[in-house]
Amino acid sequence: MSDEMCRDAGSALCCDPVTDGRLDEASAVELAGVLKALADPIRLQLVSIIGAADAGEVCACDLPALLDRSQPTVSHHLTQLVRAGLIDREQRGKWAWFRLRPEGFAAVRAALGERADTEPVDAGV
Amino acid sequence: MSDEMCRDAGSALCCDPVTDGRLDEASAVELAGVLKALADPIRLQLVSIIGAADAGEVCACDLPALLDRSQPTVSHHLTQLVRAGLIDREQRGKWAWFRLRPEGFAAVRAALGERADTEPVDAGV
DNA sequence: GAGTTGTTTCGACAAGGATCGATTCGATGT
DNA sequence: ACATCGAATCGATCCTTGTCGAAACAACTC
Repeated sequence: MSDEMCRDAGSALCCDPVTDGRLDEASAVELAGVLKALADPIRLQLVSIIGAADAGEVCACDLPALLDRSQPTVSHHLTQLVRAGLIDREQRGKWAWFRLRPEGFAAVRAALGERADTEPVDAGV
Repeated sequence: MSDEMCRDAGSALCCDPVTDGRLDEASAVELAGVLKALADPIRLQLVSIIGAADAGEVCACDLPALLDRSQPTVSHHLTQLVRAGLIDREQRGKWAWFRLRPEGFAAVRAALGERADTEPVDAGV
């Protein structure tokens, strides 16, 4: 799914905010899949760690210690994020490196309705 | 949580995009809770139905038929959305009416990093 | 090729969540 | 008060998911 995510105009991850018209079941399932990938404390911390990393990328080898979870568990969560199109994986020699996929996050924000419905919340940074 | 959501500056739902710095566990759990509330096809459809409704609000009595789910099931999902601060409930006479809480959605978008990291995805509408 | 190290897959278990029927609760009207 | 109708709660069931140890896989080194 990660690749053809924003190709067809019918996709829930393109262009039509959820709050703006009735969502058909297929689109709802698709968008729910991506949100489910984000809806976990460990995976949110993974995203924040990767996003805050020096070169924008992180070696998988450091993550179990940072998150206090076993290495298989961390691998499981990373796989979920890759499947959802939120991070990219690159094998470099022995190690696997991960970096964010900003398009994935932008698509989710858009689906959640990127409009001026309220006074814009300060986006930090 | 719905009420004091954006009071304290430490909250994950205020101002600091997830992708921008290491998230502490408490904030991660909090944000994950809101995302979990959204990460379900039925609840996404509920949100889209409410958002697309004429006066911006919907009577609970219509929802089981629209979603082809039992009345207790729909009630369960509505409760989840209210708890997450994404919709508001108002009892008017015999019926319960629901409307979106735009601040809730704005907070989630902000937490997901409301920046120009990529070419802005067309937000529809 | 054999050994070493980093990572994913597998198998199992526990916890969480979606669903529905039945019941209870609340509000209205007679 | 009583009957009625809409909505939430309860109890039970089934499915999904987070977790870890063990095993399998991949890449580098000697």
